[in-house]
Order: sequence, then C-alpha cells, then structure tokens
Amino acid sequence: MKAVELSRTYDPKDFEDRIYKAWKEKGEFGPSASDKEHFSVVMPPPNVTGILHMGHALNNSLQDIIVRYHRMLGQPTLWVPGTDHAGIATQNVVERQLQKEGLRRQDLGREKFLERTWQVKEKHHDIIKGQLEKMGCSCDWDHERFTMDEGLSRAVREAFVTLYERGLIYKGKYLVNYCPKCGTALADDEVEYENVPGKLYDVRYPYADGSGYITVATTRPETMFGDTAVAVNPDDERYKDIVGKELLLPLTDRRIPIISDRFVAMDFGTGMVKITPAHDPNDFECGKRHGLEAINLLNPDGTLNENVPEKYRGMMAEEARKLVVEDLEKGGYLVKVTDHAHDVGHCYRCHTTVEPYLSEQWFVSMRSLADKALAAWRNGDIEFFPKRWENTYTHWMENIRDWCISRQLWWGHRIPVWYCKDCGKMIVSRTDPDECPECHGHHLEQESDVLDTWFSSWLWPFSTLGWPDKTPDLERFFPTNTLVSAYDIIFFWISRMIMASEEFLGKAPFHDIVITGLVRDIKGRKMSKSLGNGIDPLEVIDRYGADAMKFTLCYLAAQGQDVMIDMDSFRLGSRFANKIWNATRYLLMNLEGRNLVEIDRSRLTIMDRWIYSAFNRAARTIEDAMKGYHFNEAAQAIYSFFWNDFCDWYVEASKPRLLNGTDEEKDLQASILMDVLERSMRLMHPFLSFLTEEIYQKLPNHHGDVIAAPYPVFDGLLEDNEAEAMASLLQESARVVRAARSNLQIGPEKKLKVVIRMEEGEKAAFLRSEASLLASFMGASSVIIDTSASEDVSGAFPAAAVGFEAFVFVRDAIDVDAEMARLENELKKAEALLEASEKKLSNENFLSHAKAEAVEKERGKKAEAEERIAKAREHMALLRSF
RNA sequence: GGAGGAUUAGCUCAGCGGGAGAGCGCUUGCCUUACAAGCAAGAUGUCACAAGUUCAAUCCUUGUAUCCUCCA
Repeated sequence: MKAVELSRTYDPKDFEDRIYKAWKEKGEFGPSASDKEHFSVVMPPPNVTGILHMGHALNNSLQDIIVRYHRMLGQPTLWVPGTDHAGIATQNVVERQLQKEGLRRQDLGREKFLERTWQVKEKHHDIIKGQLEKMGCSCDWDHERFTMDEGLSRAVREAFVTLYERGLIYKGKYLVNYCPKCGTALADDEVEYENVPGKLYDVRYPYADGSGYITVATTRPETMFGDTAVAVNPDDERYKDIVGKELLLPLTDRRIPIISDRFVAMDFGTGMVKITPAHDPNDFECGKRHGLEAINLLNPDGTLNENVPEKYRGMMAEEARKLVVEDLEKGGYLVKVTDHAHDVGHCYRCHTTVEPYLSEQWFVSMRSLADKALAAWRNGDIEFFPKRWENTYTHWMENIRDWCISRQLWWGHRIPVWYCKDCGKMIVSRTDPDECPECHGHHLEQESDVLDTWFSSWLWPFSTLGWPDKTPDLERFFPTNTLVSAYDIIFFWISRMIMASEEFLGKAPFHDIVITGLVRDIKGRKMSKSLGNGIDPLEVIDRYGADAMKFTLCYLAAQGQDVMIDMDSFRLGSRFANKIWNATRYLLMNLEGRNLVEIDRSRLTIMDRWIYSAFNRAARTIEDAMKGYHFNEAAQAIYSFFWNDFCDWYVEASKPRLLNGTDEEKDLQASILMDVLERSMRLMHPFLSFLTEEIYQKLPNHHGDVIAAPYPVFDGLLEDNEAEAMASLLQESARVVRAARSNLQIGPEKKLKVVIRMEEGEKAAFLRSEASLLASFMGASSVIIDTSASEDVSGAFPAAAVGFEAFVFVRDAIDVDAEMARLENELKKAEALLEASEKKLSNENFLSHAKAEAVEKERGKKAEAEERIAKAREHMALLRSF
C-alpha cells in the first residue's frame, strides 16, 4: 500500500466548499428511504431582511449536529430550511432605502413597493442561503420554504378562515399598541419596555360647582383632553363623599365625573387618577366598566387630532406636553412637578415610543388555543430542555391575552376578507371572491391590512410540509422531533406553533424543545449592530473554518446557558481540527508498504484493547449527552478521547511497533490505527463535518461518505475494564517517572535506568511485558519490574505512586531542596486525606447508614492515604541521605 | 411587584450527594523523524455568605448579598 499524503497544514479552505457541493450533488441531505423511524427538524426561519449572526450560527450548528447524528443512526432524516418574510422588519429596510431617495412608500404605491420588497427579499435570501451553506448546514434544500411562497400563503388563508369559522377571530375597535413611525399596530409582545426618566405632574381639577378642587397625578398631561372621568378607589375613606361629583376639565369647557374603581392604587400619588380610555390600557378597561366615552386624540401619524383644542393640533405628543404644562401653570392648575422614572413601551423594530391607540383591528381569541397548548404540556407531548423553561411557557399560556394580528403594512399576507361596496357585506374566504354572495355585486374591496408575521410562522412545522393538503411529507415527517431555538422567541413563536398545531392538526408540532442561550460578547453584552460588538460567522469561517466554529460553539454551549465569546475563542476548535489533521497525516504517511489485515481480537495487546474500550466509552458518553441535548459534554468526550487518549497515549504507544516491528506486527498495528481512525471520523462527523469527510475519503478502509456512514454506538464487546485498569497503571507509572525527571531538571537526552518495585501479579506481568514501551515513555535506558525487592536501589531517586514505587537512577543535578518541598506538600495533602477518611470511618453513623460500597471505598482511600504518607516520609529520609 | 438564571483557578466556564475539573493564560524543560496551533512536567481555589437537612453538601432546602434576563 502506498502512503497517502496530506498537505502539511490544516487549511479548511482547501476542501470545505468542495465537500459541501459534493454532498449536495449526491443528494446526501435528503431523507433516506430507510423504514426506520423518521427524524425531522424545521429550521427556525431567519428573517429575510438580515444576515445571519452568531446566534444563528449557534442555533444552526446545534441543529446540524443533531440532524447529522440521527442521519448516521440510519433514520430517514429531514431538516427543512427556509426564511421568514418578517413584515415590519423588511418593510422598514425598504422604507429606509426609499427615504435615502427622498421617497415614501405612498409615492410608489402598494404594487410597486411590493415589487421592490421582493427584490430585497431575493437578495437577502441568497446571502442567507450562502451563509448556511458555508456553515455546512445539512438541510434539505429541495424542501426549502419561504413564509410568503404560494403554498404557505394558502396555509395562512386556511388557518385564518378556519379560525374565523370557529368563532376565534374577531374584529373590533380596541386599544392597541401602535407605532406611529411604522404606522401599524403591534402585538403586546412586540412592545419592549424600558425604564426612562420622566416627570410626574400634579394637576388641579376644580369642582364644577366651584367648591374647590382635587389633585390628580399624571405622567402625560397632554392626554387630559381625552379624560372622561377621575377615579378613586371605593375603599378610600378620604374620597368617600366626593364620588359622583363633577369636575371641570382644565383648558377645556368639559365636565367629567368622579367615579370609583378597584384598579386605582390608593398609595400612588394622591390616590386619584384621571381616566383617559383612548390612551391607556387600564383606563380603557375602566372606561368599559363604567360606560365612559373613549376620545381618541391621535392621528395615525402620531400627531394630535381635532379632539384637542386648536392650538395643540398637529403637534407630536411630546411637543404638546410642554405647551400644555405651560398653559396649566399659567392657569394656576399645576401644583408641582416631580422626577418620576417609569416604563415606556418602544417598538421592537424601530424603537419609537409606542402609543396606546384606539382603532379597528383583527384579533385571535386565544383562551381555547392556550388551553390545548397547556394540555399538550401536561400530557407530556412536549418537553423543554432545560426543563425550567416550562414555567415560562405555562405562565404565559395561563395569562394569555388575545392576539392582535392585523398590521397596517403592505409587506405580508393580506387579510382574506373582502367588503362589498354595494351592500356592505363582509366576506371571509379561502379564495379570492369575484362576486358578493349577498347582493351579487362585483364591487369588492379587500381588507387593506396584512397579518402579523407570526401568523405565518406559527404554521411553520406543518405548512412547510404541505398542509393544508395531506401530502406524503406531512404524513411521514409530522410531527417533527426536535425544535432548537433561543429563549427570546418562546412567546412569539414556540408557544404559538404549539397552539396552531394543536388547533389545526390535533398534535404537538414537535416533542423536544431545545432552548439555547444567547451568544454574547466577552463582556456579557448581547451582540448587536448598534454596539458593533457582533462577530460575523463568515469572518470566523474565513479565519478558522466552519468546523472550528461549529465545534467551538458546541463545546461552549452548556444546556441553555448564554455563550460568551470573542474571535479568539474559536482557536479552541481550530486547534483541535489541526490536531486531528496532523494525527491523520502522520498515520497515513506510515502506510507505505503496509497491508491492512483483518483485526483478530485474540492478537490484540492490552493497549489495543484499551483504546477500543476508551473509544467505546466516548461513544456511550455521546449517546447519553445527545439524548439530553448536552452538546458540550458530547464535544468534550470527543476532544478528550481523540486528543488525550488516542494521540497522546495510543499513537505514541504504537510507534515502536509501527516503526520497528516485524512486517506482520507493522501490518497489524497499521490496521488497528486505521480502524480506530476510521471509527473516530464517524464518531466526530456530526461535530466536525467537513474535516472528517475530507479525511474519511483518504482512508484506505473507508466505505462511501462519512456523512452517510453508520454512527458508532456503544458496543458491550469492546468494553474492557481490565485493559482500562492496566493502561491507567502504565500511564501512572510513566507519569511518576516523568514528573521525577522534570522536577530534577533532567533533560530528555539522558536515558536512565528505572526500577519499579511492586507485588508480583497480573499488573507486574503486564508492565514487564510492556517494559520497552514503558522505557520509551519514561526516557529510560531500561525498566526493570522488581517484585522481589532484589534490585539494589541505593542511591536511586524514589518516586511514589499507589501500588508501586519507582526508582530512578540519577545522581547528578538533583535539586534536593525543591524536591524536599514537593514531598512536604505531598505529605500535607495525604495527611489531610487520611484525617478526613479516619473521621468518617470512626463515625458510627457513617458505618451504619452509608452504602456498603461507600464504606469500602472509604477504607480504600484510607489505605491509599497511609501508603502515600509512608512513601513520602521514606523518600524524605532517603533524600536527606543524598 | 412576580418568575428565572448566575456567583467554582488570573480569564471563560463544566461539574446534577461520597477524595475540586477543562480550555485559555502563567512557570519550567524540550524543534522526541504528525502537529511549537506541538510535547512533557507544574503552580493556583475559605466552590459568594449564613443557617438547615444528611452518616456525608460545591451539589438538596431556606434566607442574605451582588449581577443579569424575562413578565407585569
């Protein structure tokens, strides 16, 4: 066999793109035809506006790992990719572009504007797809979907009309959150509250009968023109007698009543609040209870309308506030102004202050949907990882509020409702009607509002599979298995998908919900454009490779914890990839002249058996870790197996046999190395996909592509406790001698004689059989296993370990003081352990209550500590005689 | 005002009731014919604080402190 040459350095650019293309061309990402149980995942669709950031990289890396893992387990696996039209966000992007050209969307008109938005969508879509490919995501591009493509639009209509038919959608005049800048209503969740400094104004409202005045406190005096009452708490003794009296609203000629309502907090301000139903959610509810009029003061653009005195009309709220305060002061109504920080809602897209705004909107009645979603959780149909998110989920579901789904935007799914201009009939329809069913008129006009973006994304797990049609995909891959998402969209998206799926298909859309942390910078700040602290995944890939990025993120992603990283963090994965590359390079170049042979287990040495056992242990750890989505544990198992076990010990141990053995020995050794390497590539593939594929193709013993190869699972036959115990003895003895050499500053060029004194037995026999290997690990000229204490060790340097003692024959260059200090430290540690053990063992309660194994283990520890103490003392005495 | 998370080595973090761990950084020695992005050896901790449960607590319970999220 010829040696296989690998380039001198690991350079992922050499092969990542090529391999991705090959996988794609071979159709490796599509589901196999196997009749095993399916495994499916839908990708949380990124907003088609943006480019992918580190959070996406984390999220998709984890999904890719899960998907590749299950694919290799032989399940027909489907990972559905796609993008979200992101209503407000995308419309904002296009409007900002227009703004630069001095245009507004109204200047273009709806149709032209949408045309332009589609172009932006196409451009960003290509970028996003390119990024996912660069990352190596093994999603099935043949199944790619977009929330506004034809099939999904049909699903949206089906969902809307079905809910309407079930009486769960209604239209009405309500107070909604309104962003004046975006010019649209927002759902409750789309408002972000921020504590900002403000003022609290105490204002006098005189009694209408001239008998004095009362004082109310408000943060928004400009809304007083919408006041239709002042309220006090019915239990408030102070104001018992004034309820029912009338007040004169300052700066106007209106009279308003004093009412009593439980929602008024007695201890806030004066205990009296003005009621402005059209501009405060609490007041709105209160107004409804008391039949008060709601006076809307705002135009859609946020300016004050004709319901305020003329001088304030056309002003924005903040502008008007100043003037109103001035006027109140002039009129003698202003009592005092105090600083008062309070929470103000902001639009989650453009950060403009959100106004409560009275308008006609469409709503979904959520109670019954939420109850089904809660039942799904109670029945165990969904499970969160980590579990604690279930509290968040149930809390939200239990306190659900109706969902405002209409948006005054152009980019999105237009609400499938038409109005007949002739007779006023409202038509809700799955298909575009051309005639009024009532008057048969043809003057129909479609509702101009579009639906909230989440109204399409909440259908994602089944609309992408063909729903409302009963497609084979839907049949085969729904419900999906695992959803991976960050915690910031549990409410927006995850909860609603569960509700939609339960409502329309009667099943939960997925079983496992994996909630990842957020990616933060090294200072713990959220990565954001405005802070400029983001790390571009493409830059990471450019510098370190896609595998290094994926492995690093996986290694750092402890379940549900935020991940803090900077550019340098990715060196972790990069170094590991480099290590794998170089180990492979070494092994492949030693194939020259070798023949791979059948590996006969009876011919394996203990070290051979050990590496198989260690491999097997890693496989089991990964299996357990993947079951519970402990990605970091899986990554760590891989890392320590390949680097610490395989490279540091096994490959080193194989060198003598591989380089100096007989041809037969060399062939067997090379075969074992190739076998373990081949298995390792399969084991590591989900975590380091490109690298393992590139290497796999070069292995003489590979079969097909690693992406489609079977995943190594725990194999009882490979488990070998005896070999593990023996190997750790060998490692320990090598370590002890190396440490002694290092402490004594003996350079590696000096080959010294070593005597290991221990009891006769299997262990001694093993070490004796591996004496030459031990010698190479220890840098010894010879290693003698002395079980009869017959070797003369006078003048040799002693090094202690549990179960044996090593004597290193060295006379020169010994730093006695330093070694003495080390021994004293060792003595102290051992004495502390002994003390702890003795304390436990002299405790009657421990002996009677603890498990028998625990007591036995403790006795072992005590004996061990005693041995260490004795050795340390002995060696200190020896050292003194040097 | 509720809910949740965090507090472990200089830094970033694992650790899920029985002798404190990893990576990076640091110290020392090595270009040992795969890797100096490497090898070997090493130092470093009142596991935030206080009570409690337990034979046994970094781990469970309850408080306290600091920091961070989310919800109202």
